[in-house]
Amino acid sequence: MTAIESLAACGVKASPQRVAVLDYLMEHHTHPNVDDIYAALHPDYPTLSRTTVYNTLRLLTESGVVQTLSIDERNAHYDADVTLHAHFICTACRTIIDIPLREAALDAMAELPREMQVESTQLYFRGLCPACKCRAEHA
Amino acid sequence: MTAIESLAACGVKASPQRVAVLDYLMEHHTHPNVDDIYAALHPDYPTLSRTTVYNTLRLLTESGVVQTLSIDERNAHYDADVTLHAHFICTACRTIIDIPLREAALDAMAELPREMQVESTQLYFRGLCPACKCRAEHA
DNA sequence: AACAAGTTTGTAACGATTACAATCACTCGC
DNA sequence: GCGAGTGATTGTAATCGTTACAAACTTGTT
Ligand SMILES: [Mn+2]
Ligand SMILES: [Mn+2]
Ligand SMILES: [Zn+2]
Ligand SMILES: [Zn+2]
Repeated sequence: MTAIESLAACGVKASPQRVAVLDYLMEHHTHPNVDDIYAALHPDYPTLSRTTVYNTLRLLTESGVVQTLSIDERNAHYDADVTLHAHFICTACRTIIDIPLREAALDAMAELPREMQVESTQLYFRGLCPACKCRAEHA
Repeated sequence: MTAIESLAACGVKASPQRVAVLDYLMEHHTHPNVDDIYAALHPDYPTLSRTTVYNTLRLLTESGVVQTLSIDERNAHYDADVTLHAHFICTACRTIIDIPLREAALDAMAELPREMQVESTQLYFRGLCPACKCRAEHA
């Protein structure tokens, strides 16, 4: 599924900027923040504005093509993978890592009252990544 | 367990302000934000500063007496219940509700690489609470 | 009383995000 | 092709939660 197809599939009008942002997210699984995306695209789109990156990411999130992660209290991070998976953030180097989930377990785990309508689920882990853990142990 | 005891138990020196903040959190399970806490305590502690509320909550979080929730992208919310449970936020009225978890299921659910050291886990749900869901259906 | 260490306070700075108004790009009827 | 209309983009200014900082205050000690 290409970026243009994804946009069409959920009724978002394509524009060079929107395609560029979504393309970037689909090709980089690094959970970038707005500045990462802006810095990466700016060389190729010299007139691109940070505001457009913000607006586009909001639009894509509302359309369900992208998810916004609130795992990092400093700023939002974005992910074009909207299938169920968890995230781990390293409190030392701030890297965000995907954690696969055993799908069935989620229902077994949470006792959600039937009358509430869940629209999204996010599972976050915080701690030290292997590299930073190792570095900490040698200090 | 009283607020003063909790502070002592994890080596945080007590002060009237710290006790007041922790007391408030232990008595109100509403997941308040900084302004909620400040507004609630200010009548009784007229010299209390917002900065002190911020500082205290950071200290309490670092000491493990309190957890900081990043479920609401607008601002941090705080919870004196640090036992494992999930949170649901209503995207309409912003209420945060506790969701009990079946403890054992967490390990079964996430495939965490053994080399990473998890320090905290947060499971967030977003959607419409019963009241707002009902209101939405009648509109 | 003088001092040291730690805490609180008020204000200023910071930084991420949003609001807004002007400009731009594209489509459609002429 | 041409101009109006619609929506997208841009740059700047404003907002707002949070943090930095330095001065004033507390508390305990000599
Ligand atoms: Mn991911
Ligand atoms: Mn809670
Ligand atoms: Zn790391
Ligand atoms: Zn609600």
